[in-house]
Amino acid sequence: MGRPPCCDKVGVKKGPWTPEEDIILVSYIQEHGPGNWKSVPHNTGLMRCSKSCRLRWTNYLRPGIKRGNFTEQEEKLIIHLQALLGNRWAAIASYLPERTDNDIKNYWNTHLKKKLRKTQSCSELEGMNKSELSSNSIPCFPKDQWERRLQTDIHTAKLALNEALYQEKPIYASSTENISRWLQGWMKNSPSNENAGSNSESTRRSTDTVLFKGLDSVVDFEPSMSEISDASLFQAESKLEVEDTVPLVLFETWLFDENAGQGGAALVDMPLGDTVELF
DNA sequence: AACAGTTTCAACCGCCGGGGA
DNA sequence: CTCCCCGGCGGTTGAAACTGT
Repeated sequence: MGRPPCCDKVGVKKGPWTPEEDIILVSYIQEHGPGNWKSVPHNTGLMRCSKSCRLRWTNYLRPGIKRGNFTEQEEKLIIHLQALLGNRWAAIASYLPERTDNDIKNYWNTHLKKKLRKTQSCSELEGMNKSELSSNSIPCFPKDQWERRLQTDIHTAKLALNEALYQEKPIYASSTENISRWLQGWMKNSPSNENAGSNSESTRRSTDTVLFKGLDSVVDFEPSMSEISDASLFQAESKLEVEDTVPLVLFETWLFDENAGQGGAALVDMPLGDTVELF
């Protein structure tokens, strides 16, 4: 015999949800909160299995979900993250809190895949595994050459970071709060922080660049996306601790992987309570 | 208008991991 | 340690909507 079904199939309704069913589910969750899905069909009288209830809530009824009309910025972020994380849609969705993993997955499969095929050779993209991507598209030049490249290209990274940090233009939609919270910690720990919000302070600070330790992986954006594992910081001076309220921060910056002897622009995934270094 | 082919996306399926007994 | 249950995940399906002829 095969694997038993997740729930009793007899009398379980399948297919699209009706507005009446939605109302019942939403009312129940408003009263009891999401969770304990096993008990939901029994307590509500819905002829649906627990999984179906959970899916309907998380993918459709949950408040704060944005549907359709993906912005260009969201598209770019999904493409970056897909290259970084693979088809880990739930992980990708954590960077776009208003989107569900299912929505992102569908959008990827129906729109972005095709879009990418148009801009790049499809076979080139899909035929490569991650290690091939790493070895093929990270520009491999020696440290001195990389340092020269850093000097010219670091300016771009600084601009992106300063835009996010000082002009409150988040790189991903929900990051403003995180960044400002994170910045509070920075201001607290740094000298002469009275005028932290003023123009003069911003101007002074705009010369700083922020890099992150504890990287999961690093992505090179040029000429195509790929990974450097175990990337380490190339240059760093003063240190500060990230407040534990920051869930994940995503930045484009420039890093140097000392093990691989390579550098590249990076999409940085910063875990909880990690260390930020400034130089 | 009618039909066929294509696209979209909500929902399902089966697998997996975490946690409790 | 093992087993079982539950929730979460990614891949897939199929009905509905859309487009072309």
